[in-house]
Amino acid sequence: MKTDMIDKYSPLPIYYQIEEAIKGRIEKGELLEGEMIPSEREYAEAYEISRMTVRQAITNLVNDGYLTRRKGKGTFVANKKIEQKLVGLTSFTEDMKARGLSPSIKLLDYKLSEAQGKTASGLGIPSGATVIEFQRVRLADQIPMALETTFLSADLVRGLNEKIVQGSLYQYVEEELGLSIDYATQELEASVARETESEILGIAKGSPVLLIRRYTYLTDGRPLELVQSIYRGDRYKFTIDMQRG
Amino acid sequence: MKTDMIDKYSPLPIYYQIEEAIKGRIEKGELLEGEMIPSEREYAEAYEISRMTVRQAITNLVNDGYLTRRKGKGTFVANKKIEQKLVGLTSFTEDMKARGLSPSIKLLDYKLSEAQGKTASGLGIPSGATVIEFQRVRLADQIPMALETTFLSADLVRGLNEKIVQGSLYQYVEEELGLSIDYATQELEASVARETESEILGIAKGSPVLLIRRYTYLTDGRPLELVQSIYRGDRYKFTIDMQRG
DNA sequence: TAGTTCGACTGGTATAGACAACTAGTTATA
DNA sequence: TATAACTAGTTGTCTATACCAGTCGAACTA
Repeated sequence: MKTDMIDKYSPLPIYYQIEEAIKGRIEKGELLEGEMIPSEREYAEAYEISRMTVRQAITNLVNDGYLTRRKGKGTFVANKKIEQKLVGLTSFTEDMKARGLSPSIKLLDYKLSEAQGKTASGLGIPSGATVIEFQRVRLADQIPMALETTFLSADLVRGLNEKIVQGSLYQYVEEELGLSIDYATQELEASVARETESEILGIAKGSPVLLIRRYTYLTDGRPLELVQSIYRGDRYKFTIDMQRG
Repeated sequence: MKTDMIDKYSPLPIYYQIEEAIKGRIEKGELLEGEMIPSEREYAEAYEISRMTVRQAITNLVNDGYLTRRKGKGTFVANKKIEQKLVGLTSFTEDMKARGLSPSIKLLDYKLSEAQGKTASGLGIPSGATVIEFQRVRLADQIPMALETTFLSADLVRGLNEKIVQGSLYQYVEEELGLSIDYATQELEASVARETESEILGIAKGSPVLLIRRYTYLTDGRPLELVQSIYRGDRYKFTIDMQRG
């Protein structure tokens, strides 16, 4: 009797039994990272159940981050996490280098827009004021790791343009504008990838992601920027070191 | 023409159109927190589509944290987040009080077990060594907020028992055992609620959660405890304040 | 009155099948 | 040879239906 046999008359749902069977094979190392698992139709036939039931099991495992689906190709075992330290104002670039990965960044979008709601209040400007907004993807070894959207008050960083953003923003702010960066606050929450994010990051819609909002402030207390980052939950964890206060 | 009308011949999937329609009604405030939304059968009839298609839309919104389902009762608009500060070694209790909520804690389980893998290496003890393991639920105003599992090396905290755990563990460690707590490291990652966790926390299986592992160390460098917490993603976000290094 | 049963509602599980959309390799064609 | 068409595989979307399992209140019963 095979241990991963399913029992149609068990009180446990069939889709759940299949979930556990697949999860077990992954944890036992029978299915390796990146490997393609049997197709939905194959499972349906093998266990003599409906393909929709198999889909339910696989959908759950995709949502749990165990598997990823690729239309027309198949379903694959997902990657494990790598770790990112979050101590002080560390940068993605430094973190990736310390890990032996080659970091890069790609500007997706740069535009002027009107501040609204959270963005306006976060930057301490009236709703409707002009903000500079740009979106970047951070990559490590060419693999997309995070999607970053930055908002800056256009009034505060006059003269900023697309080229500068692709260079060193903080250097420009401190040396050219004579502003002094003081501290930052980060908000961290667990979320799930939405449509656009999942496409850009190459993960499944609904995958767990870390949503981080960073507010950076100047020494005079004025907010400088608001950065919202979406980090892939399948690739990252953050660590925080704390001394007892 | 109603704006939330769905179009069967649109290139966008029907389930997606329904998702957006429901999400829109929530964001516009037409559906309030905790309110019950129309039943799956009602949607199916209203839009003249299959109930399974409606289910697919609602399942996605449940996974995205917009809705929660209760068998036999209905589907409800989920709650928004509240915020938790994570500065230094803050405690859940203090955080909740500062927020005007009444914190409490419930011991679910207390037992001796054998350290394995991550637990053993995290506590710096050999695999198979005895550890004290206990599980607690943290509540705010009687609502379960987090599930905490703690591991302590049995060798290090001799004399510890269930009663002490329900009192002040750190006080016992420092005053009775003469050990001095130094610092802690936290790992934070986005995940999804598994079966047991979702039941205890009263959230849907697959909901986003924050998984936090805290390693506490003594001044002599020995690891004292390993605490794994699962925080509800629908109720929490964490904030980290950082001074520039 | 107190307790039980029943019915009508809710979401949960499962079926069998259909067609669309996408991928990749093979085969036929200009 | 290069291109186009075909084919067999994959996941994606959707249908129409069936029955199970909780919930809750109304109607019935002791």
